[in-house]
Amino acid sequence: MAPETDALDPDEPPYEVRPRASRGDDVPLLGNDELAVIFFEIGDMLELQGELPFKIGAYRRAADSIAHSATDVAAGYRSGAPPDLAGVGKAIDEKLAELADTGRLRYHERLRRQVPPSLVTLLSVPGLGPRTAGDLWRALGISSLDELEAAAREGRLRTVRGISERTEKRILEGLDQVRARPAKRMRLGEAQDILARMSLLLAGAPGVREVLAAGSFRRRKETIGDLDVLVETDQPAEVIERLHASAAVEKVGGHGGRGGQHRTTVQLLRGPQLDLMTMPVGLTGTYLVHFTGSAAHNVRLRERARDLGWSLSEHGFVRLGDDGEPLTGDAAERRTFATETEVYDFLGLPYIAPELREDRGEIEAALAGRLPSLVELEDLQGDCHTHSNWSDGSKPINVWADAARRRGYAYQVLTDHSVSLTIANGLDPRRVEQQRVIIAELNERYAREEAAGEAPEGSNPSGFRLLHGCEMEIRTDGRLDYDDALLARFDVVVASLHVGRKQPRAQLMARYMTALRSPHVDIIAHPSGRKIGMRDDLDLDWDAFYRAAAETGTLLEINGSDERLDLDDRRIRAALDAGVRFTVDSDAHYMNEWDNVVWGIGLARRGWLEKKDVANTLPRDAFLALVGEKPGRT
DNA sequence: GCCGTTTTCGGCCCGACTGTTTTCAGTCG
Repeated sequence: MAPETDALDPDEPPYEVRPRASRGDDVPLLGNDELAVIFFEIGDMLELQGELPFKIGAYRRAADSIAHSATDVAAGYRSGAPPDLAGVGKAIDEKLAELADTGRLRYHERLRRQVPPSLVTLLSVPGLGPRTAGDLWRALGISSLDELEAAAREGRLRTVRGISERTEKRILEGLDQVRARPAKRMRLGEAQDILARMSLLLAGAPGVREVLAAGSFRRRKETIGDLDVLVETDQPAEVIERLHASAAVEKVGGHGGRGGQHRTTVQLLRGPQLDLMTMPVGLTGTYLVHFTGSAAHNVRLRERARDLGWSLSEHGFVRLGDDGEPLTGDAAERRTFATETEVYDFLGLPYIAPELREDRGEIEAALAGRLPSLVELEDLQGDCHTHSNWSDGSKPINVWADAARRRGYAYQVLTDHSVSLTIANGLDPRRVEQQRVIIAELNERYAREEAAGEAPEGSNPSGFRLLHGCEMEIRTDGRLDYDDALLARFDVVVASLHVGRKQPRAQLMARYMTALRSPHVDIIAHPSGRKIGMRDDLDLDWDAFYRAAAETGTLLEINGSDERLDLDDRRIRAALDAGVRFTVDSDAHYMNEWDNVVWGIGLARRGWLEKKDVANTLPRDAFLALVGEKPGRT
């Protein structure tokens, strides 16, 4: 089985060329995710073919750009107004046009005939890269993990040039690793718990000044793969020794090898991989930038450093000569910094927050002086989505309210479930009225205590009030769960959709439109309805949804539960462009879920939101005025 | 394949580690 590396394939079927922009025909529009998968796969297959690294990188950059586009790329092409995407030039532009017109890509199909798609799975074996995988396929016809294992056990791999008996054994170990640990990414909360434990452990080593979490956790990505930890110390060996000796560590090193002097990788027992780096005291700046990433952001920074005559790495800046090589001897020059702010300043840039470091326009915005002034956790004045034990929460109303008050909030909205959500003990109108009485009594007590100067320490200077809300179900038939008269009596109405999630798009949109157009609905909670890794998004016409939210002045929630994180960062940016405002909420059912707002704020920042974009940063009176007046609603 | 107040051609980010190819390529982050 001789692989073809030539561009031309005699077996290629005849191809029907359609006219461009053949609107209205039956070719389904591919979503951004589907388009991105195609271009990522092209990158993988070109890599396995040994193509030029820059060509491979170009396809991957374009794929990333498409995946994170705020607008529907294929729809743009079909309507004759393709979006301007970074990393998309003439060749990829033509391929996108073909995909939009025909739903297919001849180039992609040809590659799939040349390189079996299953070959890509070989790259999941640690230590097995594209070069070796390609060699194995060309020499032995291996294109799957099973075939790889069989060949390794029979000792056939070592017949390939560059593969020793030892490497063969290492590949078998790698296969065990792949099978034992299916790639599962952690939720932010899980990552935080592990990081807290490991930080405590490492901080106990002699000479440690500081332990910092970097990587995707610091950027607040929605799920975390490996953990990255930076330790500032003048005794690096002690730190690494302490980690290796820990009972929490299952295995040291990538392939049972040894740790280096300044970095090590360990597999945690029943946990993720942890990468530890030590850094000299006082040089945090470039180290933290480097290990926070993202890789794409770092590439942009290093390019910029190069333009300015410096080479940038985690160790600092090194002056380059006219030949582009670092200066040596007496001319050698090195710059290091204690803080990230100084690093960015040296590059002629304002400080860029970790949540923005994805190479999605932040460098350009920084250069143009148009970086957003991101919303902060401390800006939140209240939480608009919490549950008491009247529905499916864990604590009585007064316990929640007192805790919110001690937390320093100016308000909390109590949003127990509505009547039709019986599984969550939803409230009928009679119980709603009973809640109202309890809330009124609580607020009277708060007012009395505030007047007497007896508010607890840490209370908001403007006082605290519990607001009466509900999480109202949008029923499968599109009706709202309470009538208008009852809805009108709530301070805040949060609407959401938990049942009938599999309905067709038109029906789901009709249900949401009813809620958006209601004069009483203030917020749509967790709009996509996803649960990460468990439950897919609702099938919505998102652009129409954002437009309707903006037109009706309905707020969209950023749900901070680390299994929801809904809206996600990409949708936040798209909705922001459409003129939407947001709330950041905890959706807390248990007391320890208050802090979900930390993830919610991280997500809002990843969506480039400023304080003014988030309604529950408003003081209580202004917030009530906003949800009370309902501009633009019919 | 992309891209351009140094360029429409010739560049395109950096370092550590590993194994085996006795001088470096592949892999990884």
